[in-house]
Amino acid sequence: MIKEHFQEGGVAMTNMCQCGHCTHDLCMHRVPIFSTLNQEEIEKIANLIHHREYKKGEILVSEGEKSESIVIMHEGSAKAYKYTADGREQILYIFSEGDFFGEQNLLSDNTATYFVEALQDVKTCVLLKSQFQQLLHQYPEIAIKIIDELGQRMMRLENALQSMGVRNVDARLGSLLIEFESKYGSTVPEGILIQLPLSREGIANYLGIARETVSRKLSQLEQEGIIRSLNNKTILITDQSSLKEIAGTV
Amino acid sequence: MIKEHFQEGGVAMTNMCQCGHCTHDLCMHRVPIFSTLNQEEIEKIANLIHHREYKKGEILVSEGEKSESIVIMHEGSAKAYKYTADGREQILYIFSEGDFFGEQNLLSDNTATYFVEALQDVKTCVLLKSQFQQLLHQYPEIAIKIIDELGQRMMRLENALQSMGVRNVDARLGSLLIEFESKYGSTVPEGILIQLPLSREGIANYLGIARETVSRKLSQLEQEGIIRSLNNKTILITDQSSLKEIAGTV
DNA sequence: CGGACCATTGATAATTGTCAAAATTCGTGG
DNA sequence: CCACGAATTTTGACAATTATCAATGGTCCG
Repeated sequence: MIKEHFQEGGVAMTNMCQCGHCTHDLCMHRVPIFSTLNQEEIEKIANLIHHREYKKGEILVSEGEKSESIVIMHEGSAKAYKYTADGREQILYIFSEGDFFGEQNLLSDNTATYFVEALQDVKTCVLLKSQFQQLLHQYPEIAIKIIDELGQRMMRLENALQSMGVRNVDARLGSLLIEFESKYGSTVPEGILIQLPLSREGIANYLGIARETVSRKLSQLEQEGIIRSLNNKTILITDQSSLKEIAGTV
Repeated sequence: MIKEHFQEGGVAMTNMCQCGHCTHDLCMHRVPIFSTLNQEEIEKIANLIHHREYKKGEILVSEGEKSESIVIMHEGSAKAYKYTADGREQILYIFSEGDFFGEQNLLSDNTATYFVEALQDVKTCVLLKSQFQQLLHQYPEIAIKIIDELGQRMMRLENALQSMGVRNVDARLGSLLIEFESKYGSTVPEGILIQLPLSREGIANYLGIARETVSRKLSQLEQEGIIRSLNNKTILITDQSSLKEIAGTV
């Protein structure tokens, strides 16, 4: 079930968000694209935003759906995916706190080009495209920030494409683990602990390989003493340098 | 050899470009991102632009190089690529007339993330990032255009990633041919004639497969009567619906 | 504790990569 | 315009890798 929390503008409300889900630190302050704004500007925008919550497994956006708003991830993570011609799910992105999506076709009010599904319970901040466009006219710095952010996301996509081009599957899996290290890893005495955002099948759908192959390759890495699988969603990297070598990151 | 054509601003020059390479139609008018500007604004910007020419095979940008300008393709086409961990060339984009690149890290003056090499003789229009940033502040519509343009490019990348995820190589090659149809194809009585921008090896490096496999698959398509290979760089699509079926585009 | 879901392992088939050789195409210069 | 050499492409044979199918084993949650 999806709850909505609109900001009831007006009345005796201060510009503080009263919805109980976002105090001033949340949302706006966590999103890089708003970082150049001052407090007053932030408060002005905060009034345009409303909030949504989703449970794990729920769909935030469906491909083909009319896309009228920009969605900013506030809590939890979600996967963006399309179906390939042969019916498999191809994961394109994993969105975490601070990421946003829906900015495609900012001008033409087109339809969504992929599905977005909650990997855990998720909270989002939503802003209508039309209002967002006005914002960009008002604050060109936001536009520049967005161009920058999009540039970075493109770099990630380009890297993903580069990895997909590697014929060696071991290297691709290695790269993924290294990517996850920085995003979902924490350093512990024994190595780096990764809380995987995806199941084995999810990893397979990210890399474009069969889930059995993921299992086999992870087992192999474990036998070689490079990782340790603590449970289905937790992996310990014990030999980072070997992993990097396998990934070809040198 | 690389020739440079700077616009010598000042003196008794009108705002018309005098370099002999761009009359007013060229460059500015062909680039979608400037389409919202009026003539006067366009002329103002035209003065900031300078031009470059490259011969087929020359490198426009090297990975790691400092990237201080936005490059707009004016004539010819170029491939953008990175090297994969296993040493292969992975093509990311094919830039044609009107496309631009170098917009990554508009804020942070970072280094280029891929190589760009001329596939034919190429002419470009170049604009310093710093000047470009000022432009964005002056004309927020340009920024919005760019966000839109980047959104579209991301869609292409996402589609490419989606294709790479297809395990079926036939479908991937089919998708590529269909993509080329719209960009490099012309309709003739016998079907659709495609002037390939890439060699077999180039196609292989785009799809992340071996060049021998490209040959084999194309031969197969020819035997099935779906395409006809007129020469190394020209293909005639004789049965488009079958091709779409193979590609899974239905 | 039980059941549903997820992950692993094994055996086999299909696909593609690799290496090597032959054929074709392309561009240049006579 | 033709001929030559270089570059590219095609084809063949074989090896390596991964997908697929099927069965077993584990894990998580109520």
